Amino acid sequence: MALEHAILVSLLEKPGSGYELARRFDRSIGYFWTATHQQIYRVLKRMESEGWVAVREVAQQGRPDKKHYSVAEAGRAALAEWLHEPIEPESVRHDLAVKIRGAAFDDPSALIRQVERYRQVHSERLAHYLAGQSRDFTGPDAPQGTDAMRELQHVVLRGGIAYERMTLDWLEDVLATLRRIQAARTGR
Amino acid sequence: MALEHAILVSLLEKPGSGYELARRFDRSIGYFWTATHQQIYRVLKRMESEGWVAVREVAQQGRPDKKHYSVAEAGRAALAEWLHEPIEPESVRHDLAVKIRGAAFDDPSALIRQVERYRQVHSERLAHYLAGQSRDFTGPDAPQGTDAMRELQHVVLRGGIAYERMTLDWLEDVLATLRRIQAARTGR
DNA sequence: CTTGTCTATGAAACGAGTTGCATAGCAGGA
DNA sequence: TCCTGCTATGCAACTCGTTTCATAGACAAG
Repeated sequence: MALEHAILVSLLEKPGSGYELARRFDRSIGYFWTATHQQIYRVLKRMESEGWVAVREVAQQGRPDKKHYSVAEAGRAALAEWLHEPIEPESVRHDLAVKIRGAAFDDPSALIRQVERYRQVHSERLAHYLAGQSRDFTGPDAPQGTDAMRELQHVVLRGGIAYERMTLDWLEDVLATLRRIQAARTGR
Repeated sequence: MALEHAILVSLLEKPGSGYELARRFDRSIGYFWTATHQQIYRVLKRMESEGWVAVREVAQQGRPDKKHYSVAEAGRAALAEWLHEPIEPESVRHDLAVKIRGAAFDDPSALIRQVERYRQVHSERLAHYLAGQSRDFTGPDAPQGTDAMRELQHVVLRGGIAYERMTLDWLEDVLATLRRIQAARTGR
Protein backbone atom coordinates (compact mmCIF):
# COMPACT_ATOMS: atom_id res chain seq x y z
CA MET A 1 0.00 0.00 0.00
CA ALA A 2 1.47 3.29 -1.04
CA LEU A 3 -1.28 5.77 -0.24
CA GLU A 4 0.27 6.45 3.13
CA HIS A 5 3.57 7.16 1.42
CA ALA A 6 1.94 9.45 -1.10
CA ILE A 7 0.41 11.33 1.83
CA LEU A 8 3.77 11.54 3.56
CA VAL A 9 5.37 13.02 0.45
CA SER A 10 2.57 15.51 0.03
CA LEU A 11 2.73 16.55 3.68
CA LEU A 12 6.50 16.93 3.48
CA GLU A 13 6.12 19.15 0.44
CA LYS A 14 3.55 21.16 2.40
CA PRO A 15 1.73 20.32 5.65
CA GLY A 16 -2.03 20.72 5.71
CA SER A 17 -5.41 19.26 6.59
CA GLY A 18 -7.10 16.11 5.27
CA TYR A 19 -9.38 18.30 3.22
CA GLU A 20 -6.45 20.12 1.62
CA LEU A 21 -4.79 16.81 0.88
CA ALA A 22 -7.96 15.57 -0.79
CA ARG A 23 -7.89 18.58 -3.08
CA ARG A 24 -4.24 18.02 -3.93
CA PHE A 25 -5.20 14.48 -4.89
CA ASP A 26 -7.59 16.02 -7.39
CA ARG A 27 -4.72 17.91 -8.98
CA SER A 28 -0.92 17.65 -8.88
CA ILE A 29 -0.41 14.39 -6.96
CA GLY A 30 -3.73 13.11 -8.29
CA TYR A 31 -2.31 12.70 -11.78
CA PHE A 32 -0.13 9.91 -10.44
CA TRP A 33 -2.12 8.68 -7.50
CA THR A 34 -5.87 8.93 -6.98
CA ALA A 35 -7.60 8.90 -3.61
CA THR A 36 -10.94 10.00 -2.22
CA HIS A 37 -11.36 12.06 0.92
CA GLN A 38 -12.67 8.96 2.68
CA GLN A 39 -9.49 7.03 2.11
CA ILE A 40 -7.38 9.99 3.13
CA TYR A 41 -9.20 10.61 6.41
CA ARG A 42 -9.06 6.94 7.28
CA VAL A 43 -5.36 6.58 6.52
CA LEU A 44 -4.47 9.85 8.27
CA LYS A 45 -6.14 8.54 11.41
CA ARG A 46 -4.13 5.34 11.25
CA MET A 47 -0.92 7.22 10.53
CA GLU A 48 -1.55 9.42 13.53
CA SER A 49 -2.05 6.45 15.82
CA GLU A 50 1.22 5.02 14.52
CA GLY A 51 2.99 8.29 15.24
CA TRP A 52 3.88 8.99 11.61
CA VAL A 53 2.17 12.37 11.60
CA ALA A 54 1.46 15.04 14.21
CA VAL A 55 -1.90 16.80 14.45
CA ARG A 56 -2.77 20.28 15.60
CA GLU A 57 -6.42 21.31 15.81
CA VAL A 58 -6.97 24.71 14.27
CA ALA A 59 -10.11 26.70 15.13
CA GLN A 60 -11.37 28.83 12.28
CA GLN A 61 -13.98 31.53 12.06
CA GLY A 62 -16.91 30.99 9.72
CA ARG A 63 -15.58 27.56 8.89
CA PRO A 64 -15.39 24.17 10.55
CA ASP A 65 -12.32 23.53 12.64
CA LYS A 66 -9.62 21.67 10.83
CA LYS A 67 -6.85 19.30 11.77
CA HIS A 68 -3.47 20.41 10.58
CA TYR A 69 -1.15 17.49 9.89
CA SER A 70 2.62 17.46 9.59
CA VAL A 71 5.11 14.62 9.26
CA ALA A 72 6.76 13.31 12.42
CA GLU A 73 10.19 11.71 12.62
CA ALA A 74 8.74 8.19 12.50
CA GLY A 75 6.89 9.12 9.31
CA ARG A 76 10.04 10.43 7.70
CA ALA A 77 11.82 7.20 8.63
CA ALA A 78 8.97 5.08 7.24
CA LEU A 79 9.13 7.00 3.97
CA ALA A 80 12.90 6.57 3.72
CA GLU A 81 12.51 2.84 4.29
CA TRP A 82 9.88 2.60 1.57
CA LEU A 83 12.04 4.55 -0.86
CA HIS A 84 14.78 1.96 -0.42
CA GLU A 85 12.48 -0.94 -1.25
CA PRO A 86 12.45 -2.22 -4.83
CA ILE A 87 10.03 -0.48 -7.18
CA GLU A 88 7.19 -2.86 -7.85
CA PRO A 89 5.91 -3.21 -11.41
CA GLU A 90 2.61 -1.36 -11.59
CA SER A 91 -0.47 -3.51 -11.87
CA VAL A 92 -2.09 -2.29 -15.04
CA ARG A 93 -5.84 -1.94 -15.52
CA HIS A 94 -6.34 -0.48 -18.94
CA ASP A 95 -10.03 -0.54 -19.89
CA LEU A 96 -9.39 0.83 -23.35
CA ALA A 97 -7.09 -2.00 -24.38
CA VAL A 98 -9.76 -4.50 -23.39
CA LYS A 99 -12.41 -2.58 -25.28
CA ILE A 100 -10.29 -2.42 -28.42
CA ARG A 101 -9.77 -6.16 -28.45
CA GLY A 102 -13.49 -6.56 -27.71
CA ALA A 103 -14.34 -4.51 -30.79
CA ALA A 104 -13.49 -7.55 -32.89
CA PHE A 105 -16.78 -9.05 -31.67
CA ASP A 106 -19.01 -6.03 -32.14
CA ASP A 107 -19.69 -3.16 -34.51
CA PRO A 108 -16.73 -0.79 -33.99
CA SER A 109 -18.59 2.46 -34.72
CA ALA A 110 -19.72 3.02 -31.12
CA LEU A 111 -16.18 2.46 -29.91
CA ILE A 112 -14.86 4.91 -32.49
CA ARG A 113 -17.02 7.64 -30.97
CA GLN A 114 -15.83 6.74 -27.49
CA VAL A 115 -12.19 6.85 -28.56
CA GLU A 116 -12.68 10.25 -30.13
CA ARG A 117 -14.09 11.56 -26.86
CA TYR A 118 -11.27 9.92 -24.96
CA ARG A 119 -8.71 11.54 -27.23
CA GLN A 120 -10.31 14.88 -26.42
CA VAL A 121 -9.89 14.23 -22.69
CA HIS A 122 -6.21 13.42 -23.12
CA SER A 123 -5.52 16.39 -25.31
CA GLU A 124 -7.06 18.63 -22.64
CA ARG A 125 -4.95 16.96 -20.02
CA LEU A 126 -1.82 17.56 -22.08
CA ALA A 127 -2.74 21.23 -22.46
CA HIS A 128 -3.26 21.42 -18.70
CA TYR A 129 0.15 19.86 -18.00
CA LEU A 130 1.87 22.17 -20.46
CA ALA A 131 0.22 25.20 -18.88
CA GLY A 132 1.34 24.01 -15.45
CA GLN A 133 4.85 23.54 -16.77
CA SER A 134 5.23 27.06 -18.07
CA ARG A 135 3.54 28.49 -14.99
CA ASP A 136 5.68 26.63 -12.45
CA PHE A 137 8.89 25.63 -14.16
CA THR A 138 9.90 27.11 -17.49
CA GLY A 139 7.91 30.35 -17.87
CA PRO A 140 9.28 33.83 -17.20
CA ASP A 141 7.25 34.13 -13.96
CA ALA A 142 8.31 30.73 -12.68
CA PRO A 143 10.06 30.84 -9.33
CA GLN A 144 13.80 30.69 -9.86
CA GLY A 145 16.21 28.40 -8.08
CA THR A 146 16.85 24.72 -8.56
CA ASP A 147 16.06 23.06 -5.28
CA ALA A 148 15.63 19.30 -5.40
CA MET A 149 11.91 19.38 -4.67
CA ARG A 150 11.09 21.53 -7.69
CA GLU A 151 13.39 19.62 -9.99
CA LEU A 152 11.80 16.33 -8.97
CA GLN A 153 8.27 17.66 -9.33
CA HIS A 154 9.28 18.85 -12.79
CA VAL A 155 10.69 15.52 -13.93
CA VAL A 156 7.47 13.80 -12.83
CA LEU A 157 5.45 16.37 -14.77
CA ARG A 158 7.65 15.77 -17.83
CA GLY A 159 6.73 12.11 -17.47
CA GLY A 160 3.05 13.02 -17.52
CA ILE A 161 3.56 15.13 -20.63
CA ALA A 162 5.45 12.35 -22.39
CA TYR A 163 2.69 9.93 -21.46
CA GLU A 164 -0.05 12.15 -22.86
CA ARG A 165 1.83 12.76 -26.11
CA MET A 166 2.47 9.05 -26.55
CA THR A 167 -1.17 8.29 -25.80
CA LEU A 168 -2.45 10.85 -28.30
CA ASP A 169 -0.24 9.41 -31.04
CA TRP A 170 -1.38 5.91 -30.24
CA LEU A 171 -5.06 6.93 -30.22
CA GLU A 172 -4.63 8.15 -33.81
CA ASP A 173 -3.29 4.72 -34.66
CA VAL A 174 -6.24 3.11 -32.87
CA LEU A 175 -8.77 5.26 -34.68
CA ALA A 176 -7.20 4.54 -38.07
CA THR A 177 -7.31 0.80 -37.31
CA LEU A 178 -10.91 0.86 -36.13
CA ARG A 179 -11.97 2.86 -39.19
CA ARG A 180 -10.18 0.46 -41.52
CA ILE A 181 -12.04 -2.46 -39.95
CA GLN A 182 -15.33 -0.66 -40.12
CA ALA A 183 -14.79 0.16 -43.81
CA ALA A 184 -13.90 -3.44 -44.58
CA ARG A 185 -17.10 -4.61 -42.88
CA THR A 186 -19.52 -2.20 -44.53
CA GLY A 187 -17.70 -2.75 -47.82
CA ARG A 188 -18.51 -6.44 -47.81
CA MET B 1 -15.75 -3.54 -12.86
CA ALA B 2 -14.18 -4.68 -16.07
CA LEU B 3 -12.60 -7.99 -15.16
CA GLU B 4 -15.68 -9.83 -16.33
CA HIS B 5 -15.44 -8.02 -19.66
CA ALA B 6 -11.77 -8.81 -20.01
CA ILE B 7 -12.65 -12.45 -19.43
CA LEU B 8 -15.41 -12.28 -22.04
CA VAL B 9 -13.01 -10.87 -24.61
CA SER B 10 -10.42 -13.50 -23.84
CA LEU B 11 -12.97 -16.31 -24.06
CA LEU B 12 -14.30 -14.95 -27.34
CA GLU B 13 -10.79 -14.90 -28.73
CA LYS B 14 -10.39 -18.48 -27.55
CA PRO B 15 -12.55 -20.51 -25.14
CA GLY B 16 -10.79 -22.33 -22.32
CA SER B 17 -10.63 -23.16 -18.62
CA GLY B 18 -10.15 -20.84 -15.66
CA TYR B 19 -6.61 -22.07 -15.34
CA GLU B 20 -5.84 -21.29 -18.98
CA LEU B 21 -7.35 -17.85 -18.52
CA ALA B 22 -5.15 -17.27 -15.49
CA ARG B 23 -2.10 -18.03 -17.62
CA ARG B 24 -3.26 -15.69 -20.35
CA PHE B 25 -3.54 -13.02 -17.69
CA ASP B 26 0.15 -13.59 -17.00
CA ARG B 27 0.96 -12.87 -20.64
CA SER B 28 -0.91 -11.23 -23.53
CA ILE B 29 -3.99 -9.84 -21.79
CA GLY B 30 -2.03 -9.51 -18.59
CA TYR B 31 0.00 -6.61 -19.97
CA PHE B 32 -3.19 -4.55 -19.93
CA TRP B 33 -5.19 -6.18 -17.20
CA THR B 34 -3.86 -8.14 -14.25
CA ALA B 35 -5.83 -10.76 -12.35
CA THR B 36 -5.03 -13.69 -10.08
CA HIS B 37 -6.51 -17.13 -10.49
CA GLN B 38 -8.64 -16.50 -7.40
CA GLN B 39 -10.37 -13.53 -8.97
CA ILE B 40 -10.85 -15.39 -12.22
CA TYR B 41 -12.43 -18.47 -10.64
CA ARG B 42 -14.73 -16.34 -8.53
CA VAL B 43 -15.86 -14.17 -11.42
CA LEU B 44 -16.30 -17.15 -13.75
CA LYS B 45 -18.63 -18.71 -11.21
CA ARG B 46 -20.70 -15.55 -11.03
CA MET B 47 -20.76 -15.18 -14.79
CA GLU B 48 -21.93 -18.74 -15.12
CA SER B 49 -24.80 -18.17 -12.69
CA GLU B 50 -25.77 -15.09 -14.71
CA GLY B 51 -25.76 -17.11 -17.91
CA TRP B 52 -22.94 -15.14 -19.54
CA VAL B 53 -20.79 -18.22 -20.09
CA ALA B 54 -21.45 -21.90 -20.68
CA VAL B 55 -19.44 -24.61 -18.94
CA ARG B 56 -18.51 -28.07 -20.06
CA GLU B 57 -16.66 -30.40 -17.68
CA VAL B 58 -13.78 -32.12 -19.40
CA ALA B 59 -12.28 -35.28 -17.89
CA GLN B 60 -8.55 -35.60 -18.45
CA GLN B 61 -6.11 -38.42 -17.92
CA GLY B 62 -3.22 -37.85 -15.54
CA ARG B 63 -4.54 -34.40 -14.79
CA PRO B 64 -7.38 -32.91 -12.80
CA ASP B 65 -10.65 -32.47 -14.63
CA LYS B 66 -11.16 -29.02 -16.03
CA LYS B 67 -14.10 -26.79 -16.75
CA HIS B 68 -14.17 -25.55 -20.29
CA TYR B 69 -15.85 -22.15 -20.60
CA SER B 70 -17.27 -20.45 -23.66
CA VAL B 71 -19.27 -17.25 -24.08
CA ALA B 72 -23.06 -17.50 -24.21
CA GLU B 73 -25.36 -15.11 -26.05
CA ALA B 74 -26.11 -13.15 -22.87
CA GLY B 75 -22.38 -12.67 -22.36
CA ARG B 76 -21.90 -11.39 -25.87
CA ALA B 77 -24.76 -8.93 -25.32
CA ALA B 78 -23.29 -7.78 -22.00
CA LEU B 79 -19.96 -7.17 -23.69
CA ALA B 80 -21.57 -5.18 -26.51
CA GLU B 81 -23.39 -3.03 -23.96
CA TRP B 82 -20.18 -2.35 -22.08
CA LEU B 83 -18.35 -1.44 -25.29
CA HIS B 84 -20.96 1.24 -25.94
CA GLU B 85 -20.48 2.85 -22.54
CA PRO B 86 -18.11 5.81 -22.27
CA ILE B 87 -14.47 4.97 -21.64
CA GLU B 88 -13.67 5.91 -18.08
CA PRO B 89 -10.39 7.68 -17.37
CA GLU B 90 -8.08 5.15 -15.77
CA SER B 91 -7.35 5.67 -12.11
CA VAL B 92 -3.61 5.95 -11.97
CA ARG B 93 -1.45 4.44 -9.24
CA HIS B 94 2.12 5.14 -10.15
CA ASP B 95 4.44 4.23 -7.29
CA LEU B 96 7.49 5.50 -9.08
CA ALA B 97 6.18 9.06 -9.43
CA VAL B 98 5.54 9.15 -5.69
CA LYS B 99 8.99 7.78 -4.95
CA ILE B 100 10.65 10.35 -7.18
CA ARG B 101 8.96 13.22 -5.43
CA GLY B 102 9.81 11.55 -2.13
CA ALA B 103 13.49 11.54 -3.08
CA ALA B 104 13.58 15.25 -2.29
CA PHE B 105 13.43 14.24 1.39
CA ASP B 106 16.00 11.46 1.37
CA ASP B 107 19.36 10.52 -0.08
CA PRO B 108 18.61 9.77 -3.76
CA SER B 109 21.30 7.13 -4.25
CA ALA B 110 19.14 4.19 -3.16
CA LEU B 111 16.40 5.35 -5.52
CA ILE B 112 18.89 5.64 -8.37
CA ARG B 113 19.72 1.96 -8.00
CA GLN B 114 16.04 1.06 -7.95
CA VAL B 115 15.36 3.10 -11.08
CA GLU B 116 18.23 1.39 -12.87
CA ARG B 117 16.74 -1.98 -12.03
CA TYR B 118 13.31 -0.78 -13.09
CA ARG B 119 14.70 0.43 -16.41
CA GLN B 120 16.10 -3.05 -16.94
CA VAL B 121 12.65 -4.56 -16.39
CA HIS B 122 11.07 -2.23 -18.92
CA SER B 123 13.76 -2.78 -21.51
CA GLU B 124 13.20 -6.54 -21.19
CA ARG B 125 9.47 -6.01 -21.54
CA LEU B 126 10.02 -3.99 -24.69
CA ALA B 127 12.22 -6.73 -26.13
CA HIS B 128 9.51 -9.24 -25.29
CA TYR B 129 6.83 -7.16 -27.03
CA LEU B 130 9.00 -6.68 -30.11
CA ALA B 131 9.68 -10.40 -30.29
CA GLY B 132 5.96 -11.08 -30.05
CA GLN B 133 5.30 -8.57 -32.76
CA SER B 134 7.62 -10.15 -35.28
CA ARG B 135 6.44 -13.62 -34.32
CA ASP B 136 2.74 -12.91 -34.60
CA PHE B 137 2.30 -9.91 -36.85
CA THR B 138 5.14 -8.65 -38.98
CA GLY B 139 7.61 -11.50 -39.30
CA PRO B 140 7.92 -13.83 -42.31
CA ASP B 141 6.30 -16.73 -40.39
CA ALA B 142 3.42 -14.62 -39.10
CA PRO B 143 0.02 -15.94 -40.10
CA GLN B 144 -1.24 -14.03 -43.10
CA GLY B 145 -4.66 -12.46 -43.44
CA THR B 146 -6.03 -9.33 -41.88
CA ASP B 147 -8.99 -10.37 -39.80
CA ALA B 148 -10.25 -7.80 -37.32
CA MET B 149 -9.16 -9.78 -34.27
CA ARG B 150 -5.51 -9.88 -35.27
CA GLU B 151 -5.44 -6.26 -36.35
CA LEU B 152 -6.92 -5.17 -33.04
CA GLN B 153 -4.54 -7.33 -31.03
CA HIS B 154 -1.73 -5.76 -33.01
CA VAL B 155 -2.78 -2.16 -32.38
CA VAL B 156 -2.96 -2.90 -28.65
CA LEU B 157 0.52 -4.40 -28.80
CA ARG B 158 1.76 -1.32 -30.66
CA GLY B 159 0.39 0.69 -27.74
CA GLY B 160 2.39 -1.42 -25.33
CA ILE B 161 5.53 -0.90 -27.40
CA ALA B 162 4.99 2.86 -27.55
CA TYR B 163 4.45 2.90 -23.80
CA GLU B 164 7.67 1.02 -23.09
CA ARG B 165 9.72 3.24 -25.42
CA MET B 166 8.28 6.38 -23.83
CA THR B 167 8.94 4.98 -20.36
CA LEU B 168 12.55 4.10 -21.16
CA ASP B 169 13.20 7.60 -22.49
CA TRP B 170 11.63 9.15 -19.43
CA LEU B 171 13.62 6.91 -17.07
CA GLU B 172 16.82 8.29 -18.63
CA ASP B 173 15.53 11.75 -17.83
CA VAL B 174 14.71 10.66 -14.27
CA LEU B 175 18.17 9.14 -13.77
CA ALA B 176 19.89 12.25 -15.08
CA THR B 177 17.83 14.41 -12.73
CA LEU B 178 18.47 12.22 -9.70
CA ARG B 179 22.20 12.13 -10.43
CA ARG B 180 22.33 15.88 -10.81
CA ILE B 181 20.69 16.29 -7.40
CA GLN B 182 23.00 13.76 -5.84
CA ALA B 183 26.06 15.52 -7.26
CA ALA B 184 24.83 18.88 -5.98
CA ARG B 185 24.39 17.40 -2.50
CA THR B 186 27.73 15.64 -2.21
CA GLY B 187 29.41 18.67 -3.78
CA ARG B 188 28.26 20.86 -0.97
C1' DC C 1 -36.17 32.40 0.85
C1' DT C 2 -34.75 28.46 -1.03
C1' DT C 3 -31.39 26.12 -3.44
C1' DG C 4 -26.78 25.16 -4.29
C1' DT C 5 -21.77 25.33 -3.41
C1' DC C 6 -17.72 25.43 -0.45
C1' DT C 7 -15.20 24.16 3.71
C1' DA C 8 -14.42 20.30 6.90
C1' DT C 9 -14.87 15.76 8.93
C1' DG C 10 -16.66 11.28 9.54
C1' DA C 11 -19.66 6.52 9.74
C1' DA C 12 -21.32 2.51 7.41
C1' DA C 13 -21.79 -0.70 3.85
C1' DC C 14 -20.28 -2.69 -0.05
C1' DG C 15 -17.29 -4.34 -3.79
C1' DA C 16 -12.75 -5.38 -5.65
C1' DG C 17 -8.32 -7.38 -5.08
C1' DT C 18 -4.62 -9.99 -2.41
C1' DT C 19 -2.65 -13.63 0.37
C1' DG C 20 -2.47 -17.91 2.49
C1' DC C 21 -3.92 -22.38 2.62
C1' DA C 22 -5.81 -26.95 0.89
C1' DT C 23 -6.26 -30.82 -2.26
C1' DA C 24 -4.29 -34.14 -5.55
C1' DG C 25 -2.02 -36.77 -9.11
C1' DC C 26 1.96 -36.73 -12.14
C1' DA C 27 6.79 -35.79 -13.66
C1' DG C 28 11.61 -34.67 -13.12
C1' DG C 29 15.84 -33.71 -10.68
C1' DA C 30 19.06 -33.86 -6.40
C1' DT D 1 13.50 -40.69 -1.62
C1' DC D 2 12.27 -36.29 -1.05
C1' DC D 3 11.51 -31.94 -2.87
C1' DT D 4 10.02 -29.00 -6.30
C1' DG D 5 6.99 -27.71 -9.96
C1' DC D 6 2.99 -28.18 -13.06
C1' DT D 7 -2.01 -28.74 -13.86
C1' DA D 8 -6.52 -27.60 -11.87
C1' DT D 9 -9.89 -25.78 -8.66
C1' DG D 10 -11.47 -23.70 -4.57
C1' DC D 11 -12.32 -21.61 0.60
C1' DA D 12 -11.45 -18.10 4.06
C1' DA D 13 -9.70 -14.01 5.81
C1' DC D 14 -8.10 -9.79 5.04
C1' DT D 15 -6.95 -5.21 3.07
C1' DC D 16 -7.93 -1.62 -0.11
C1' DG D 17 -11.03 1.40 -2.52
C1' DT D 18 -15.69 3.34 -3.68
C1' DT D 19 -20.24 4.97 -2.77
C1' DT D 20 -23.75 6.77 -0.06
C1' DC D 21 -25.17 9.29 3.66
C1' DA D 22 -24.80 12.71 7.57
C1' DT D 23 -23.60 17.02 9.86
C1' DA D 24 -23.12 22.04 9.89
C1' DG D 25 -22.16 26.89 9.28
C1' DA D 26 -21.08 30.54 5.60
C1' DC D 27 -22.12 32.64 1.45
C1' DA D 28 -23.90 33.62 -3.23
C1' DA D 29 -27.35 33.25 -6.96
C1' DG D 30 -31.94 33.00 -8.43
